[in-house]
Amino acid sequence: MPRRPAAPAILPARQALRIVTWNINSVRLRRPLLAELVRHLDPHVICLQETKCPDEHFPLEEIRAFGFPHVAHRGMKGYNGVAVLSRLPFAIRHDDPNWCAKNDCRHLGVELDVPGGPLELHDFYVPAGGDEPDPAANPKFAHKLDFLAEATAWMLGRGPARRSVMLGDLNVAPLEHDVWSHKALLKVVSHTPVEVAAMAAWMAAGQWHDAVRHFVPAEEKLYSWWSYRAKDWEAADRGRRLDHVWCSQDLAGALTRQHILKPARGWPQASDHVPVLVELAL
DNA sequence: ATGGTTGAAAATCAA
Repeated sequence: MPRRPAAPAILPARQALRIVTWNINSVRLRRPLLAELVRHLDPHVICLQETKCPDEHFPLEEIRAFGFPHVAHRGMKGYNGVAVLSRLPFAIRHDDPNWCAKNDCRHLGVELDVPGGPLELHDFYVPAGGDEPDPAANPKFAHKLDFLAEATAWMLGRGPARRSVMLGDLNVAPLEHDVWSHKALLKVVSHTPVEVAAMAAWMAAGQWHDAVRHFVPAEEKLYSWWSYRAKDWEAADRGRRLDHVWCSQDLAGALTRQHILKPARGWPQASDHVPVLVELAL
């Protein structure tokens, strides 16, 4: 096995910071793929969603052994769950909102210790919203819209984001070419106009910048998720871009790279989402 | 075309 020396605890001056978001769909089942992710992308920080792991069962020591001594996790039995794995020290933010008063482990905020001062980092797992895009008929869709509205109001109240990164499985594909067929998905949860508008309002509330589309023209197809239900996900290529990385305007000039690790969808026992990397020269 | 697959859990439920 190839070996690489562990990254230093402090990010060296002028080394770009690599941050990954990944809906891992069970952190316990996919621990080996986490090591594979590290081998391919060598990130300093990994933000996970859908860990599906109560805190008392989180595989902490194994993950530390992958080279991530600093770990925060917020999990529950069966569903949801987020985690931040880091080579660099961070402080957990404890006063972020309890979204929709549900205590359902969909958000973890940290202050990352990087050169030039702390970087605020928010890891989100937005409700998927069920199948029927009607909040009156489908409580899950109502929850999704409520969640998006609360997050928007919170960010409006805080003012424009500064020195911040906002990422995660946001479960909305906002642009026409964030889905395989804009027309076919207009009434499919994740791409309905009401969700797209809600996401646009959220982005505008913090004056966030799309750090991935920064590098990829809006006219180009770009996905981070492919359904398990396709016979051949790669041949059909009916994907959606549900996973996002946003940065505050003051960091837009620091963006140096994005990478969506599409081959991860073909790994054995893959998640239906693939890791998304953004690199910032802070 | 309303299917199809996966994970955690043990009823199915959520995605």
